[in-house]
Amino acid sequence: MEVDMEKRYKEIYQSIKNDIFQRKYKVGEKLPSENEFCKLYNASRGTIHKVLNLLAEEGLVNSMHGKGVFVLESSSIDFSFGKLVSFKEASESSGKQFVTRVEKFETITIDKTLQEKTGLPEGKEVYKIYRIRSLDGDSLIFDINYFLKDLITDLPPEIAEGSIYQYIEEQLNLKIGFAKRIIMTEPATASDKRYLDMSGFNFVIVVKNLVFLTDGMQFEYTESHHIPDRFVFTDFARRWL
Amino acid sequence: MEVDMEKRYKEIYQSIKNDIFQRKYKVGEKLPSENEFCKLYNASRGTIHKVLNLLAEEGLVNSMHGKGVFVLESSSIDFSFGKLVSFKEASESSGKQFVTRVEKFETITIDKTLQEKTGLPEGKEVYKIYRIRSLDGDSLIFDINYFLKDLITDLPPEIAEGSIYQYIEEQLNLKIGFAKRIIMTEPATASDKRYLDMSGFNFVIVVKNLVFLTDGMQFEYTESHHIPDRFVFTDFARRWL
DNA sequence: CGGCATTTGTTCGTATGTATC
DNA sequence: AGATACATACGAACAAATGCC
Repeated sequence: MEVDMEKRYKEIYQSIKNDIFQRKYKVGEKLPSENEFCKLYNASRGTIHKVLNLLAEEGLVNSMHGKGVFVLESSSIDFSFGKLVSFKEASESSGKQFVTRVEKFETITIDKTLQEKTGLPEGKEVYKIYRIRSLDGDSLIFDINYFLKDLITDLPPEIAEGSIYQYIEEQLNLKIGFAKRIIMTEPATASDKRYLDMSGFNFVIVVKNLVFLTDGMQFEYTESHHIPDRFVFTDFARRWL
Repeated sequence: MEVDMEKRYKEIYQSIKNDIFQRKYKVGEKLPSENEFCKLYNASRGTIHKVLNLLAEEGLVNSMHGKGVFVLESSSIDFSFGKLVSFKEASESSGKQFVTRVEKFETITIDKTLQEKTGLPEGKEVYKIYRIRSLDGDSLIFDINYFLKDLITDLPPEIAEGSIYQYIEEQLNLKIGFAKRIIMTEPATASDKRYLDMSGFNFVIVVKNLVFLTDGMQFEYTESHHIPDRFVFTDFARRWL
């Protein structure tokens, strides 16, 4: 019923985040104190504290005991890819235009070998999709997706050209919980050489993603093959013992 | 005064984390409810909730609204390198023996070019250190460190063979706040070819680390050059809008 | 189907501790 | 010493999802 019944702390989080991006709070500046935010948003200090912690984990601000909370630099520019975002979201937020071409869209069954490789349950049917991502005419990324048909039912092939995640969340109303990611290098396969502009390279950067719903069920395994030249991964980490 | 006055939530966090690694709470099992943990640790629900959230962010557990909190698999095996841990910590937790060889230890001044490359302030003096990390006799990683002399005072060269971070935290009593990390590939330099067993590869995986103290001052820039073959980076991400 | 207990998620108010100025 | 600001902790209440009867 209440569709836009948003949690208070999420509203405040978005609001402050927005103000940082809009340079209302400038880099290096001190944010209003927690107590001032309480009045501003008519919320308790606990809620404000929680919000500021979220912003700190994300690398947007740095809070200093006894002094205040300060805006960190470069928060807007380097799109934080260290989070779990889909390719489309990442490219949009960085303002660049990616083009997606679907090269394969078929249904296969997970056998023993694929089970070990993907983590998906043996015997289950999956969509296997090949997609090539291009930027300014250069084919940069070759994606191999496996989606469990049990969970991602009736995936229309034309969706694959857009955001499959948007379809999963908005149409199927499934909630993505967490993902494990592994980054490594592998020798370029015949497919890599066919689909990507390898220009001399004989290996690719492979990003393997195992994605799970909130109930802990894995619904996806994806390998993104990147041309070494153009691969960049950025991350923000906060130490904590 | 009170040296070992530990925060309650950190104690509980370590305790539960330990119990998970010790398999007291097994993979797939439901943890005691928050209210049960309250009695177990004589703490409030807020504190317990906070601890469980930390464990969830780390990828050790998955909490499900209305059902409980469940232990995720592979929590112990894959040493989570997605966090900000030093090389020594990571290798120790994975049970393998790394050997560090110091190839260079000198003091230089940050010029304009280095300032742009490292983010460290122009005109300041830094320790520049070359270190080669070997595992089972294979030279796998070539580290180039820059430490601000203003902050990391009197770094003894022999420390470089061990953990510089331990020295920074325990001897200098400085607190590390956060780090920005960038992973990319670059052509192998002459130094790379000299120090690493490149066996045919003509490029390296470069992990660039910019590390800051809690007060937001950057004190380090480090480039880790990895042999493509042996590079693996693992990560855990939780979706959150 | 409804009702009820259990469990996690969110929020508030309050108090105390600790760091900074 | 006092004021300000963030960090931790407790207790209470209600919301929301789940599961059982």
